[in-house]
Amino acid sequence: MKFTLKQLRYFLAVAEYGNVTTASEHLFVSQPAISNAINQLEEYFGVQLLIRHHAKGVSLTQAGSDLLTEATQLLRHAEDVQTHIKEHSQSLSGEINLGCFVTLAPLYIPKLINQFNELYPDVSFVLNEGNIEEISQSLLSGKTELAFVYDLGLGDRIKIHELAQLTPKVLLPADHELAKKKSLKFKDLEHETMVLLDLPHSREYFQSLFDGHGFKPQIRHRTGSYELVRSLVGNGYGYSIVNLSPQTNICYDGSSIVAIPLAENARPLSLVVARAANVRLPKRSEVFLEFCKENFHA
Amino acid sequence: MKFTLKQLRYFLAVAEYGNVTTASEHLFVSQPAISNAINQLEEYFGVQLLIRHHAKGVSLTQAGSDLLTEATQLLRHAEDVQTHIKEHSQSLSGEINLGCFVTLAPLYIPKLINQFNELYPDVSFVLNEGNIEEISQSLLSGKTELAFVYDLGLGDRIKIHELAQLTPKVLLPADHELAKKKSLKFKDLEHETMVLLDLPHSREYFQSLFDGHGFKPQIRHRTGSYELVRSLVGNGYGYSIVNLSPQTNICYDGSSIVAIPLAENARPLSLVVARAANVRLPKRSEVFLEFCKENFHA
DNA sequence: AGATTTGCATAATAAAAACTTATTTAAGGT
DNA sequence: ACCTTAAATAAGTTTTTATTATGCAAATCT
Repeated sequence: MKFTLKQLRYFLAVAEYGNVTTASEHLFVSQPAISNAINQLEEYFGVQLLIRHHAKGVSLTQAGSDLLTEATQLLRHAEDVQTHIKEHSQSLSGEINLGCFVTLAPLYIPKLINQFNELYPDVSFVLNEGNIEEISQSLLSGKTELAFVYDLGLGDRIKIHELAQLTPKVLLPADHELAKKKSLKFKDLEHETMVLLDLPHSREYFQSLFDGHGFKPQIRHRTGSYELVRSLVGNGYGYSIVNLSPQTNICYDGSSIVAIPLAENARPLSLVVARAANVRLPKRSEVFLEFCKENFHA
Repeated sequence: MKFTLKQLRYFLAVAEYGNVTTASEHLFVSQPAISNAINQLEEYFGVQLLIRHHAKGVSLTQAGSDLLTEATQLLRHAEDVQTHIKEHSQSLSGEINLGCFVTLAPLYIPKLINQFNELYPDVSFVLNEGNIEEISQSLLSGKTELAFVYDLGLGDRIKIHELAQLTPKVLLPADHELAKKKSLKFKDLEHETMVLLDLPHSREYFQSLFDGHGFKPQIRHRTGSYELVRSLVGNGYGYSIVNLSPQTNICYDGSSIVAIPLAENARPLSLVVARAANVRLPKRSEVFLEFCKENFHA
């Protein structure tokens, strides 16, 4: 048997009032409840804690006043744990572990968390980039609480909040003959080669676009790197289809590209904030989620 | 409602094994017992602590790993309290609060506690001198655990262990004409004046000596100070009756006195170690009490 | 000194909490 | 799809804790 915090609370009250009955009244319990608790402490520690003066309350033995000191500290520690945990989850401070789909990260995250930090400067972010599979895992395992990701194959254990719908665009070298057109049809691309952004789920999404219009692309290169896709296109390896358009048309290697909307009514991709369905969010994450819903602009 | 240490212990085990069932087996309780405890913690803190992966155990949320840290510390603190209290009362170290009748203190205490400290160097003493009334109160209130005192009017709530019987002696100036005798009768003192050691209970004791032999002393001075009695006698103010005889015949003021046994069969005083009947002694005090019984020589 | 009051202990009982077994439900693996 | 793993839930039991009523020792009052 071990002692309990409640027993110590009872003992402290008795020590404070020097009187079991008075202590019991202050604690709103019966007098024998206190007597019992203290007997248990005495038995447990193998020490006499109180001297009972029949008509004049009780006083502490040496061991009793030792325990008084120790118990006071322990109970304060317990209080600290309580407030620490409660505050830490209820307060608008601490870290938010944020997942982010690789291609989305640089485009939206910096601005968004900067704006958020203007309102809540004590919240900091830990960013975890990854593909949809990895992000999904991180959410389910609790490694991240929220994630920016496309709504592609996330499964029903992940809840989503849509921020924007991103329509697919054709990426072409700036000097390509089709680059001047306002919009493009799949038919226009029939004889061109393609560079495919080859990531889990993205893959299948692009395929579904082509299938929906009976189009068969001539895929020349595949890569999982969004920036490499842009550079390949910029260097004339063909066109590509993407849903994101950075603010610049210059690729890392200096080549230029353009993004032209598809004339066809192609299924857009949903950009969402995702969270695990079975995880209750701490306050800061809840607030951040609301902030994203209200303040996100694609 | 507040959290309990047991709940934290359960939580710690779950965090350690990442698995409620495994934790329950290590703790020798059923799986629902653990589940329950953790639900209670979650409800109490208003935070989700675990993410349940139905067929793959559990993992900690951010708040969960916060609590892991805090709970570990708190439980260690609780362990410390336990060992501290237990050791402190069971071990042969710490302080003994020792009461001592004023006149006895300088004569016996220093030697005794020195000898005791040779065996148990980690025990220290806090000495409380006082008259019998005060010593009795200190024992009953728990201020002192043991006391050196005469067995005079201690009452039945104090238990005693006799160390020695001290027979009364006549104190005379060294140059007094009676000072050369081997022993004295009350009749020899008939025409002398007396200095009375006037302390609670001592008073009544001396009176009973005189009454027992139909003797009426001519009391010239009364004082509660033993040393003053000796000096008064040394300066020729009369004789006195005492039970203690220091190793020196020189008084504080340089005058000389002698102590001569009473020829009459006078009731001796019991020098005892006293303790409150209703107080269980800590180990160190018990050992010291035994030590006194065995090693005290008057 | 006897009577009254104060205040802790004890006993019997009631209430609440904790735990157990059995069953259900949700994932994961094959 | 089916089997396995593991947590949640439900129902019932045990254990713990608390309550009321009473006893008893010491202090205080008359």
